[in-house]
Amino acid sequence: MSTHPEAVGGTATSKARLRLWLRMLKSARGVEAELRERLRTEFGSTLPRFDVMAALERFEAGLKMSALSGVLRVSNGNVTGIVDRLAEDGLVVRVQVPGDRRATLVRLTRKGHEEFARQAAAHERWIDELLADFSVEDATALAARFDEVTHREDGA
Amino acid sequence: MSTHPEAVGGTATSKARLRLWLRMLKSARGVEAELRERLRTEFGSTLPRFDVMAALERFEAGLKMSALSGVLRVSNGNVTGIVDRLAEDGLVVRVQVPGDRRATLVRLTRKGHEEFARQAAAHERWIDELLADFSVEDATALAARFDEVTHREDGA
DNA sequence: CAAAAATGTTTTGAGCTTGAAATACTTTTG
DNA sequence: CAAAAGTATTTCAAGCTCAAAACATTTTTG
Repeated sequence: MSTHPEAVGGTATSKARLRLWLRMLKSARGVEAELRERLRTEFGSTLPRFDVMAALERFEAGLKMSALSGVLRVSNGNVTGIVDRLAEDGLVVRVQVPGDRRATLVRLTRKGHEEFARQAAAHERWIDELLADFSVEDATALAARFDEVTHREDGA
Repeated sequence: MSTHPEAVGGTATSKARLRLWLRMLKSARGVEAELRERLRTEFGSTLPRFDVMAALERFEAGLKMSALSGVLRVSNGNVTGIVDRLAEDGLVVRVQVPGDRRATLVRLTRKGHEEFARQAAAHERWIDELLADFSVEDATALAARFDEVTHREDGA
């Protein structure tokens, strides 16, 4: 028991960081909720589906399920269901990997490419609108800042 | 069809904002995943439960279900299940609102207060650690920045 | 005051998420 | 080469999430 204000509830520094975190979380959740809503109403899709398609767009040659879950940083079992549903809609295909009967490669179909292109363009416009408060300079500087944090957290 | 690089895939500005968003999302998700993991292993709890308890701690007099879902910005039905489980564990109670048989007030029990105090202290230490890259000045400035964004999104 | 509108909550159905267990196949090793 | 270890994926159970529908109760209004 000291007479310092930091004695209960952490230091002044930890308080400032906590405030930052709460604001950051609120912002991120707000933007995310808006994206989710627009994907739902305008494309009948979801953020996880969009994320999977974005990853597959980047890796034209296709990705193994495990690689996909690695890139997206979500659990293995999670990806199974999302890919199942994308496959039902004809947006992705599972291809057997020759020489390893355990693995399958997931790839965007032509329909998947086309659909993703439409969604990605809209997605970029939405972000431009939602983050309109940030100038190019601010955005660039801030992005660099976050990179540090990310690299700190995990061994990325 | 112009010869400008912006013709396909948005403007330079929208690209910078998109990059910012992707970094921001990655950081927030990284911190969130770490918090979730620690709440799970060290307290056998979850982030949504922590959020509900934090809201109830702030409103000592208790909150109606609808107020709770308003404060937390999650759907009504969502809160029902979380409160159900917190009640099973004896951390919150539902109290009938006199004069309105539709509504119930949710309040932390003494056990709930004590448990939340322990978790909140740990939570603050974790954030201090995870956001150690940000000085107090940076954190404060950045928090203010995010406030703008948040106020822009919704009419908060 | 009875019908209609509004308010407060829970239920429902579909999808996302995790960690852990189960399955299936491949590679290593004794 | 068979057992053991390792790798790739799916299944499972529990919980979170939403929007929409269902219920219950209160308030408003014709």
